[in-house]
Amino acid sequence: MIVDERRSKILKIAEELGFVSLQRLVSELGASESTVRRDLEFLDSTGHIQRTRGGASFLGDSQVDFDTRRRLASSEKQRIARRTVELISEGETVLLDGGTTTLEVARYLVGKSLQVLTNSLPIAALLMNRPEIELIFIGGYVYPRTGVALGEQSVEALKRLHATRLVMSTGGITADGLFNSNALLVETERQMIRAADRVTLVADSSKFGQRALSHLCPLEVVDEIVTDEGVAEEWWQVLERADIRLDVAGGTGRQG
Amino acid sequence: MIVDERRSKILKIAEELGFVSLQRLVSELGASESTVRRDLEFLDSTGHIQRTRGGASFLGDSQVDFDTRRRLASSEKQRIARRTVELISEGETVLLDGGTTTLEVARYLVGKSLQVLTNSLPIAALLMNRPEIELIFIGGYVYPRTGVALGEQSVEALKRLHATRLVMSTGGITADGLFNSNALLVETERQMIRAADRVTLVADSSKFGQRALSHLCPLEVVDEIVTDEGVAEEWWQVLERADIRLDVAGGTGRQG
DNA sequence: GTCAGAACCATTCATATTCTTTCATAGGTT
DNA sequence: AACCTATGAAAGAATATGAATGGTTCTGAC
Repeated sequence: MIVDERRSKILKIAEELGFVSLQRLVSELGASESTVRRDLEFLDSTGHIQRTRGGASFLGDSQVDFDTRRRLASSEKQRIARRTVELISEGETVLLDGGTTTLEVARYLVGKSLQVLTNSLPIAALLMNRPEIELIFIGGYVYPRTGVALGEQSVEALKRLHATRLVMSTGGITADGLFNSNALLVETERQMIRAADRVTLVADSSKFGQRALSHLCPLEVVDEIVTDEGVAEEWWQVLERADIRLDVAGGTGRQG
Repeated sequence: MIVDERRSKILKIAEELGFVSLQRLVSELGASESTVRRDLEFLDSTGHIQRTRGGASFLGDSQVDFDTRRRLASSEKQRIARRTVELISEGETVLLDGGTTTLEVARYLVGKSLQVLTNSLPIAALLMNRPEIELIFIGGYVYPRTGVALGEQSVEALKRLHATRLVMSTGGITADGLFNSNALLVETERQMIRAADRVTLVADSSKFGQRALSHLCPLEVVDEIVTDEGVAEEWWQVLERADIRLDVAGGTGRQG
């Protein structure tokens, strides 16, 4: 049997049962223990499953697109995304920044009547065919790998747009403000902030205390942060001083 | 068996099954392993399929518009696209219009060092990760289904850009000029024409004599038309009067 | 606690499969 | 003729596989 086909089957079984033992996979697939182990290792590294002693458990929701090998977002990111979408009302004009977390937000936007503005090619491709969403793409130089449009073109386009809310991601958060790793990106994001009434930052707890190459903006600019449960108490005060509402995306069954 | 024909068959089989093994293709097509491998390599580079060890999987990727991937490009369109790309030199700045034929052109652009400007989301998604291509997206209101950015935003963005060549599609060609079915689209295409030194029209022979809702431009604007063999002789004179070079993509599947 | 046995896992190695590269040939074009 | 492209065959490289080995973690009895 071909590698991808077998791995695909493993995912299918794992998704169905939630958890599979190694032995069961061995007998069901007709492959050796070694091979199955190697497959589990691979699928773990791509984030599709979580290896555990004696088998593996399936991660995340069911819409896994295995063929494209797109990395599955962590369950933290999914929870943050879900919570963020709850904050958005029908009819809003939402400006969506690039990034893996905002891509998850876009997934959950499906079904809501909205105007969506974005400079992210993956997000645009995702929302393109949704009749309930009016999509406006902010053009510019398309940065490889991430597929985000940046640069002067994007800044100029943003100057002529207005949104009720910006959903932004970041490379790091400190008391000094937000950071990101790319100067062009920061320039574009600054203009996004100007174009929006309200700034909602999506950031998992690992971003707190992180610093990156370029300073993006002071904390005060942000209206609310949606994050996960792992934010240390010391930050609460810092955020309160900056008048930022901290929204912790609830979640029980944490894996791993 | 003709090259194009065999590759079409591979695509057909791959689409039907989602995944095909190399061995199966070898026996089903009656070609050697080497040949099939070469075909798979080619179809991978054009973004139609994804090679994997032991075979290939069809890319029913969400990146490409649903409608366009429903009916795969006809071999006419593929030939037209291939011929068009032969006209484009390395280092050019190419402005690519939306449409199924121009999407095929984009597939064949892979591997050439170019600047590509486009307002088509499917084209951008295709070229996004190609390091040899500098991609600039022309933003605007994203028209559903086709995934093309249109409207004032796009027109304004185009005003600040310049390209050595526009590769354009059309809804119809008559002695009165070119036509397209959407007023917003026509407006954007007019600005594209202004932004480019040279206008290359890609149109299969069925477009000749067709008229559509909106008049786009007079014939004289076009510098050359790449088409297939089915263009009636009566058109030759018409095109000659408009000083348009007619480039017929050969039917044997041969390049050059 | 700690000891033995069992289950599970990482690593290594030989083998098998698949892939890439190279070369020679056939068939068509200039 | 020279030239180009497509093709198939074959050698060597790369990768996947299954079995074996030895190490680690779990379990239950003492």
